[in-house]
This record gives sequence, structure tokens and C-alpha cells, in this order.
Amino acid sequence: MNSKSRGESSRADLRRRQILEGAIRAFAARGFYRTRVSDIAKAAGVADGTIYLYFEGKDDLLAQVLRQALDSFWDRGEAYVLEASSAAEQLGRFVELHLSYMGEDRDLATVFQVDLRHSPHFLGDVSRKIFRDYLDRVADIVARGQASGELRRDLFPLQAAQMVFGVLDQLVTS
Amino acid sequence: MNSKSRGESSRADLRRRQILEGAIRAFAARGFYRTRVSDIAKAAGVADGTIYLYFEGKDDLLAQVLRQALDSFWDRGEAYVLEASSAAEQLGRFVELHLSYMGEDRDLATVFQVDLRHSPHFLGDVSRKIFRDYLDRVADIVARGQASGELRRDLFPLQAAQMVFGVLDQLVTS
Amino acid sequence: MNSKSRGESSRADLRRRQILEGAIRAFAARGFYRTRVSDIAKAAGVADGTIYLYFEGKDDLLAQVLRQALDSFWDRGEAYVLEASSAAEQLGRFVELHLSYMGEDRDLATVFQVDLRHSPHFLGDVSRKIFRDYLDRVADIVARGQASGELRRDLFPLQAAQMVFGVLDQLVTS
Amino acid sequence: MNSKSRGESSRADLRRRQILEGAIRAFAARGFYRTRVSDIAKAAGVADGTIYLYFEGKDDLLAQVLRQALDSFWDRGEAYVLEASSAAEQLGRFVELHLSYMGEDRDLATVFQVDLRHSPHFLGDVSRKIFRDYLDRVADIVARGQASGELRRDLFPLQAAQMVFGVLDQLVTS
DNA sequence: CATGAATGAGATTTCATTCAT
DNA sequence: GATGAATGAAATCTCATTCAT
Repeated sequence: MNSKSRGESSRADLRRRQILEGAIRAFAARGFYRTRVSDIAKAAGVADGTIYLYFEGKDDLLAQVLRQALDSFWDRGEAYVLEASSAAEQLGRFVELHLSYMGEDRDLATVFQVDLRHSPHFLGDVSRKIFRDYLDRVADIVARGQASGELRRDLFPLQAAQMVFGVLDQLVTS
Repeated sequence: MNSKSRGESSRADLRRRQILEGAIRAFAARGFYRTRVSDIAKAAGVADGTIYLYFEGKDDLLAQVLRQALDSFWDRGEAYVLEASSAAEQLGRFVELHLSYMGEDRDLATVFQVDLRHSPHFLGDVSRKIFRDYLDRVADIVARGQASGELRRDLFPLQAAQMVFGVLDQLVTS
Repeated sequence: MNSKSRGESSRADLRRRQILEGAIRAFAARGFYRTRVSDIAKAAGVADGTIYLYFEGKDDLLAQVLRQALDSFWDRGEAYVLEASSAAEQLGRFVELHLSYMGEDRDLATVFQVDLRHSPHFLGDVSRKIFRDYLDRVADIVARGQASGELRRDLFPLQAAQMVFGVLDQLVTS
Repeated sequence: MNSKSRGESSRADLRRRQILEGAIRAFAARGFYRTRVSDIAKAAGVADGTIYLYFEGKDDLLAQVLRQALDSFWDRGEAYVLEASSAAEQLGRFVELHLSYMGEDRDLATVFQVDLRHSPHFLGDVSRKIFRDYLDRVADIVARGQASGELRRDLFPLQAAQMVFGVLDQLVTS
């Protein structure tokens, strides 16, 4: 069992995280396109070139930011959300989780709101997939609620999920 | 009475509109940042330099696209929305108007969803003001509904407006 | 005998002069390169395109400004300068003429001082020839003075002429 | 004691100088305005972008060329000029210094003669100040000579300095 | 003749990425 | 592994010149 699988962090993992956090702060401050790689490097406290030892480039960096944020979001709250007994309560917990998670890291929330929208234009399927994972989780809850008769069936689950996301995303700003 | 005051269009007006429409198509296709001025020129059927006879640059072009879209949106539907007798019905008509307007011009809808989010980073107050105009209209309806006792008072009108926008904006995509 | 040869001015001549004067004012204000053709047009009170009916382009316009200024300078003062009896007095009158001519039209003086230096780089032989005409007049006076024994012979006439020009040109500014 | 304080040159200093020299050659060949940044880069043997790591742009580059040339001119000859015992001899040494300095670097002399005249139009006070420094040195010599009774007092020192400059500048060309 | 809207070649400048140290 | 100077492709914008009206 190596250090990674034991949940410890190699030096490389630390560097990766350090850069990702620099990227979040930098993207939030100026938006993806206005952010120079050198801004990220400065925010992360590393040299420009170092970024390329850990990421493929600026695009990859945004993809990883989004991916890792969703992963950690779900890692943290999945159990809590799913152990609620009704679909309505699961949705409530999901909303609560989203708001508290985004509320805790306003920079991340900004990146989500601003750059996630823009990303399909240049990240292509990668970003679509990341976002889809998020929606699917909500859609699943809705679908199960509809199957059990608990929720109305006049909306497609995915549409419902999008509406939920729309509200949450907008709310986070205010 | 000259041609302009009779609602007709001068050549310059036509050119302006031609370029704005090219810009909408181009922004929708690739996103604001990936769109080159020459893409817009090509989409509009004019030379690159012509753009600068009518707009200050790419930034101005996006600002004008957003501004003009909101103006024409509201010009078209204001009477219809406000003549409804209850706040609930006004909101309903607003939603209907938004969806039909955006549904008719998917490119414009895309620009709204994608680039309006990004625009505060570089358009500054201009874009904030444009967006704010939109929200204020919804917020006004909500506020009047609350004043008349028709709507619940546990939300600030502006927040409610943001939620409405969030849902609509997200729905338009699907 | 047509109107031109009688010293009268055709409408075309007037236009030409009008444009030349606009050009002098515009060049003096911003320098040849910073001056746009449209600046000249505005200063002359004509449309941009009109300039091309009378001149070949911006370069030609500067060449004509310089040429016409020297012609009119010499037209005006040649007799006065040459009728002086000694070389020294001729030089004195030349200096007097230069200073009064340039003093009367500060814009023209500025164009001379600033753009004449730059012009060989893009007007080529044209500008060199214009300048050479000026120098030759001074050099001739010097040469005749040397021939008659009135002036020292330890300088080439052309060099002497250049020194005279150097001093005068610099003086005009102050 | 680091390398810089020992009069040695850091890599950055070398690059700077390398670019400045490329700029002098390029400006001399085509004049400031006809010179493209890429011409300078080629003359200096660096990539276009490298220029911007050391200078703010073309304008800054010309200002630095002029400034550095005057500094090195005066660094080199100040002692020699000022140790002469009479004002007349000081002026003589100044002339000698100017001619030998400019004679050694014809490209620099060309830049001086051509672009220094044009520069007030876009370098503004920067170029005026650079030129003024030069004139002041001559004017000081003249003023001291006048104070001691050695030189005539019928000219303002600054005017005298301008005349000296005018002659020298013109002479360097021939 | 005169106009001025339109053109598009060409110049400046930025910045993601590489690679010698 | 880490650095950051250097690169050069790519994008914006200007403006001399043309030509349909």
C-alpha cells in the first residue's frame, strides 16, 4: 500500500493542489480568458513552467478545476444526501449541500457560474461530461421520486435537474 | 419628416443591424473569446475594418448585442406583460415572453447564457447595468405582487427575480 | 493666353492651394506620420476622396508642400538677395529672408524642420532634390564670394551652405 | 560585491544593449516610422516578442536610444570638455567631441538628426527633456564664458547653444 | 467634380508554451 | 523537478486608398 492509496499526499499531489487553488483564485478574479498562465503561477507561488509539469495547459487546468470541484462536492455529501428517506428530502439536502459548498468557496462558485458556461466552446465534451455528471445526480433523485409516485411526472428528470441548477447557480451570486 | 423619424432605416442603421446579427451568430458559434473580429465580419458580410466604423471594438459589440436584445425584448412584450391583472399572471406572461423570444433566436439565447455571465469581467458596469435592467423588471412585478398581498413576502424581490432568471436561462438550452 | 498664364487662378488652383494649406497645418500639428489623410481633408474643408483628385497621395502631398514652399520662398526673395553687391550682404539678405519667411508661417517652419529630415526615408530622391535646390542657392552665393576673393576658401561651398541651413533651421524654433 | 556593481553586465543588460543597437541600426536605415518592430528584432537577432520583455514598445525604444546615447556621449567627454581653461576652448572641445562621437556611429547620428526632430510629436516631454539636457550643457559653457567677460553677451546662451547644435547636426551628415 | 463608406493590407502587441540551465 | 527567458503564432485595430453614387 503506497502513500497515495492510504490517503496521504505525495509532494506531487500537494503541488497539484497548490496549482489548482491558484487557478481557482485567478480564474475567479478575471475569468478564464483574461487570466494568464503567469497569473495562475503567481497565485500558486510557482514558476510558469512548473504548471506544465502537472497539467497539459490552460484548458486542462480549467477542466481539472471543474472536475475536482464536483468530485469533492459529491465525495463530501453523497452519503448525507442519499440517506434521506424521501425524494423531496433528498432534493432539499442536495440544495443545502450545493449552497453550503459554494458558499464556503466563493472563488470556486464564481468559476462555476462564469466559466462553466463558456467551457463547452473550447473544452468540448470534457466539460459537457463534467456538467452532465452533476445534472445526472439530481435527475436520478427526481426519477426515483417520480417512480415511487412521490413527485409529479410532468417534467423530464433532466429538465427538472436543469431548473434546480439554474436556480442554485443564480442564487449563489446574491 | 425624414426617413428616420418615420421609422424607416438609414443605410447606416441597416449596416449596424447587419453587423450585430453577424456578431450574434458568430458569438453563439464559438463564444465571445474564441470569436475573432474577422469571424464577425465574415458572418456579417463586410470587411474587417467596417466593423470599426460602427462599433468601438469587440467589447462594444457584445455590449450592444446584449443591450439591443433586451431593448427589443422589452419593446415587444412590455404591454402584454403589464396588462395582465394579477402579479402571478404577469410573471407567467413574462416567462412566456422570455421563452418564446429566446426560442425564436437560439443564437441570441446562447450568447445570453454564455457570454452575459462572462461579460462583467471585461464590460464592467455596462454589462452589469444591462443585466440589472432585466432583473429589475421582474423584481418590480414581484414587489407589486407582494405589496398587494398576492405574493408571499419571504423573499426579496431581486432574489426572486434572480431565481426566475436562473430557471429560464437554464431552460432555454434544453 | 489662358487664365493661368495670366497669373489668375482657376478653380482647380484654388482647391489645390486650399488642400496644401490644410496639409501644412495638419502636418505641423502632428507630424507627417501621425497625420491622417482625413485630418488633412478636415483641415482643408474637403472630403477625403477629393484629395486624390489633386494629389497622388499623402507622400506626394508632402513633396508638394515642400516644393511649393521653396518655390514661393525663392520667387519672393530672389531679386532682393541677388541685387546685393557683396557676397556677405547677399548671405545676410538670404538669412533675413529665411527668417522672415519662416517666421510668418510657423506651421510651414515646423513642417520644414520636422518632416524635411524624415522625408528622404520615404520620398527618396524627390525630397533630396527639393532640399538640394535650397542648398545650391546658398552654395552659389558662397562660391561666387570665394571666386571673387571676398570669402575664405577653406570650406566647400556646399558645406558652408549646410552650416547656414543648420543654424537657420534651429533658430526658427526659438 | 555582485557582478553588476563591479561594472560587469547581467544577461538582461546585454540583451537590452543588443536590442538598443538593433534599434539604432534599424531606425537609421528606414526612419522611426517606417521601421517595424520586427525589423528591430531581426537587426537585434531576437524574436519580436522579446523586445517587449525589455521595452514598452517602439516609442519607449526610441526614447531609450536617445537617452542612452546622450548619457554615454556625456559620460565619455564631460571631464575632457570641462577641464579646458577658457570657454572658447571648452566649446571647441565640445564640438570636437560631438563630431567624433557621431562620426564613429553614423547610424546613431542619423537617428539623432532625423528622429530627434520628429520625436516631440509623440514622445512629448520625454524627448524634449532629453534634448534639453544636451542644449543645457552647451548653454552652461556659454553662460560661464559670458559671465567671465570672455564671450559676447548679445545672445542668450540657450539660443547660442541651439545654433551650435544646428551647425553640428547638419555637419555630421556631410 | 465631389463625396465618404467601405476595403483590407499591414503593424503592434500579447501570452501560451517550450526548453536550456 | 523547477525555473523563467525566449519564442512566434495569432489577434486587434488603423488608415491610405478606391469607387459607386
